Amino acid sequence: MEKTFYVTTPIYYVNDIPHLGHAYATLVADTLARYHRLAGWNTYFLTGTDEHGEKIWKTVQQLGRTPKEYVDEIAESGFKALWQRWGLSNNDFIRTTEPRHIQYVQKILQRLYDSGDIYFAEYEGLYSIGSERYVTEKELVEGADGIKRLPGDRDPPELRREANYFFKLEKYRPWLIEYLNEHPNLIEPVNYRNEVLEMLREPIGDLSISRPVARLPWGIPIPWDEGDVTYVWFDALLNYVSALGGEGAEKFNTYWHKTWHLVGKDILKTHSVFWLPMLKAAGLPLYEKLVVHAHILGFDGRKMGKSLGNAVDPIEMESRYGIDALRYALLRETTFQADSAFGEAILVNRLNSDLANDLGNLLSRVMSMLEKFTNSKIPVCNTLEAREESIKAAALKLPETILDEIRGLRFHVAIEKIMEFVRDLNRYVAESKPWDLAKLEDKTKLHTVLYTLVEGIRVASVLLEPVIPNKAKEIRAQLGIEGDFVLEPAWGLTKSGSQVAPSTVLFPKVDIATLETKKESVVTEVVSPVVEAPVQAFIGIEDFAKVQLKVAEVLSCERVPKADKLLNLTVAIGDEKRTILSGIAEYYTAEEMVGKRVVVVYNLAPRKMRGIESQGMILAATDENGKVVIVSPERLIPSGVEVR
RNA sequence: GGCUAUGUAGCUCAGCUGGUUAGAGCACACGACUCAUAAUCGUGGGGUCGUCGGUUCAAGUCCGACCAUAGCCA
Repeated sequence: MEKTFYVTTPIYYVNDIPHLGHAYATLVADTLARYHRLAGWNTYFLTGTDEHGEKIWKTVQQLGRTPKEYVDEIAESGFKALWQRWGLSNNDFIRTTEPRHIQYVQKILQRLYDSGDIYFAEYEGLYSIGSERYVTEKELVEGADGIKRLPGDRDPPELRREANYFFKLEKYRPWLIEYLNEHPNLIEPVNYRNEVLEMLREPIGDLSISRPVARLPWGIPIPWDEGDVTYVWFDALLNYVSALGGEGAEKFNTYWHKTWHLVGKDILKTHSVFWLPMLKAAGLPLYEKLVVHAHILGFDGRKMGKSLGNAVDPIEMESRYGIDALRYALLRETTFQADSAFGEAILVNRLNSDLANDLGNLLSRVMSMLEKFTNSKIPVCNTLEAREESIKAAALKLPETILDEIRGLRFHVAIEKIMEFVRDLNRYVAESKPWDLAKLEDKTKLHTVLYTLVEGIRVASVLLEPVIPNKAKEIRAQLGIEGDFVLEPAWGLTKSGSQVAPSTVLFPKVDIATLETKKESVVTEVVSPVVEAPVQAFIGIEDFAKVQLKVAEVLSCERVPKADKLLNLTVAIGDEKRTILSGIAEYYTAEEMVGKRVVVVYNLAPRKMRGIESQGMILAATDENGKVVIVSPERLIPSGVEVR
């Protein structure tokens, strides 16, 4: 029996350009798909865009554009292009405005209408356009302007009285509760399953599934009634099936019963309470699993927000550090059960310590030894002793362990277990000292050690391939190992005698100092009154009072060796002398800094950079060309005085 | 207010069905090595496993109460 796997991401609403939430879900799904493919499963991976609904209609009205050209742009050059640029492995990309989807939605609507699960009724209530649903009075919160609206919405809900078609959702509630109880693993992690059961304890009502064309012309027409279009959620959920061609299609028969839907916790309800009864009513088999992930928070552990300045732009991260590092850091740092913090510093830490120091450097040192000791040829492997056997045993056991962890949604644990293996290879180098073995007349042990290292790295590259697909291949390319591998217990697949490629740095380390520079300029923007901030979060005077600013005089200054941006300044603050590092070497020479009066953050926590402790920070602004300019007192005043 | 999840070293987390002195990574200190991307390897400091009580020969691991945090619901 062939193992099959079908994984979907949510289809993304085209009212927004791709952000970290989209990127995360898609990268997780991609990794899940890649692990299954690598393990030999017949795998299908779907993503796409959700393009109907009132919010889009309103947006295009405001922009004066046609909905078609607007959704085309965001779907094609926004989402689809980004996933392509990142080399994601999706087998298909569905758009809900495609004929194949529209036809399928209409087919299902007609089926439910014919079977009596859809009826027509009048309804009055408060409708939120922002959330595309009716809301209750209790959900509303009064804003600063005294107007009540749904939290997160810009506009208050409208009172609407209209006739809609309804899906008999409530009738399926007892069945759904029973089904969830019979299938404890249907929704994972468990806390989300419990949440759904909680929702089902009280009546859920029927689901409005249409809107009058008169008000909303942008949607899939109800097949039997020209006066209405389909409610966007009802339309959108069906993408998972329509993309497979619907019942009877080959892809549907192959994949549908092995479906894993990956969704964020914010859309848990639609994918459980709505979607399961819809499938049941349509006579379709239910999905195998609903995988619910938590959200990613800013680096400070707070919800990401533009006004908080802690939002992380995935496109920027990718362009700065590469897709493999972004994937690795995201998957290593997040858990599904609870929200996780993420940011540039976290990414760089992982990149430097795990990818550069542990993995990249391991490859680098082994490559170098091959060049020096074996003429860049993979040596023959002789008798394995206990130490080599232990490495081999770990390599043989890992594939199964890792696939288990991945299917159990413990990405961070899986990655850590692979890195444990990588670290053991580094330990093995230190223990076996190939540079000493190379001095011996008899090279058999040297060859065995080097072969074991190469083969160990090969195994690690396979285990990590779904996480860092490009770099995994690059590792093997450098070692001269050709061909594709399968996630299975295997040892000794590297061919002896083959030639190794020239060595290049796999993951260049990122200089923390360059990061510090950026942080400084960020802080500068908050302090400087020159910067106009469109969405500025205000702080009270008591917050500002926490920052102690003082005038300092630069006594001496020198460049920090091996850092192209850092200056090491000794400053006088009154009678006190301090050492401060500043990332301004590209804009100021050490000589010209001496004697300058500058403003320093006096009570900033000390921080070590390049082995030197920096006891404060010099304020500077960045001009329109990105040039850094020091902030100085307007006329000469003694050092040590406080800046207020 | 109700429900659920979480609460283990400074930080991020692992500890399956209860069983010897509670682990890893990062950070920190010291030492070793030179093949390597100032990388690596070793050693060390640091934890009343949220609190209290219970079951048991034995509990981080089971039960109860409480506290804290988060989410969902109202």
